Amino acid sequence: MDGVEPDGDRPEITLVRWPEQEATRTALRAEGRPRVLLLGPTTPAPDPGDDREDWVRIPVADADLQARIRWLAHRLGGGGGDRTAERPVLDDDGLFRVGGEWVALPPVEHRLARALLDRLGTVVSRDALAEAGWPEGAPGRNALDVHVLRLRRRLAPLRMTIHTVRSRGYLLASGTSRPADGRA
Amino acid sequence: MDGVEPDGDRPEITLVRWPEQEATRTALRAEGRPRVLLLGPTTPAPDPGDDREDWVRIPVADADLQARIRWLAHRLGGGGGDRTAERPVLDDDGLFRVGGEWVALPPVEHRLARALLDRLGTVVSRDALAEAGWPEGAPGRNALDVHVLRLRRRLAPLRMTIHTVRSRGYLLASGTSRPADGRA
DNA sequence: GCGGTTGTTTCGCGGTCGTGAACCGTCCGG
DNA sequence: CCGGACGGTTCACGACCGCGAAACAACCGC
Repeated sequence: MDGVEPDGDRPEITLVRWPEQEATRTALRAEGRPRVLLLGPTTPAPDPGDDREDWVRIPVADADLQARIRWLAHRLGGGGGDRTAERPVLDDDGLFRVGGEWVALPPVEHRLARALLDRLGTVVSRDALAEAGWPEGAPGRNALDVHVLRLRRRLAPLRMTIHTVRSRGYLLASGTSRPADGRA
Repeated sequence: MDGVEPDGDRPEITLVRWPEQEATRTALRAEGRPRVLLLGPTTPAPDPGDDREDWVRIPVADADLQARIRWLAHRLGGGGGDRTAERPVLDDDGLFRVGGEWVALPPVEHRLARALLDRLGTVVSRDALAEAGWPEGAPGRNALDVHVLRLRRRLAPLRMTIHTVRSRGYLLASGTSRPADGRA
């Protein structure tokens, strides 16, 4: 769906034919800007450059090139210092926006999302969530679980993930910043 | 199993056919070990994984595969330089954070991690650890060993290592600072 | 009335935690 | 030099329980 056009302000990745555009490459490297080198079929692979660089051999399927770009962007966003992460926004009309996309949230999920977003990247306890979702008193115990589940499904297309921290609570994070263990 | 392991240089990079060996991939990721995925001609490119992973599409010229391995090894081996200074943080919600990554710790391991982190880089005795883990009295003798093992496994993806100092105790250190002898 | 929202019940997967036991390297006494 | 004690690692197992997820039944608004 979202091919690849980063409509937000992601780090801009430049495509460079190599070695023809070696000058461009060194210029981009000097500015610390990420880039992907496009090598001809017979060009030997370049020596490892800095960590803001990647390469592909052309001809290449467009999907593969886009994947390379995503991986490079992900490495920069996840590990580097200058994260230009797109901040998700929740407006008062029940719209959850991130990147150019958005979803509409029903009242309960809107309040839950507000609580999670206010503590983006940190743990929100179940009690705090219940308090946020039902200020006048919570319904049954499982209502929260179900609404978290539904909110999860609704936020999935926006690549936002609600992680559960067992016996502690929940944590909202961008899909690109994941826990270190190997779980989807 | 089928993963190819080039013997020789330090950062052991494993080749994994994907998605056939997805289990192997997640296992390696959980251990924090670098890997290169080998995709068939028609396999869609995987979503960005952690920064210890790369991929190529087979068939691939051996020189290109070796280049991918070199690039990955280069990224891991101090090429970037900005990630060695990351200091681990243990918040009160059971989250152990270092670099952009984190893992959630269950209660017992959370208390053990607290004790180890308070003495980061120095030895913590078994008794002190047991006291930290079970303030109201320790269960069987073996419980501590098992929990240290589990904590070890959980921190591995963050490249944090618990070294054992025989008959003295345990020592938590960043995975990049290892003892002079062979053992990891 | 219809589609979307909300809450409940129910089932069961999987994480947590303790125990027992097999295994291994090191140190020490005979 | 050998055998055993010791300290530590790792796996397997069972009990417990938090949470996920489906299925179902009101309920509300346009």
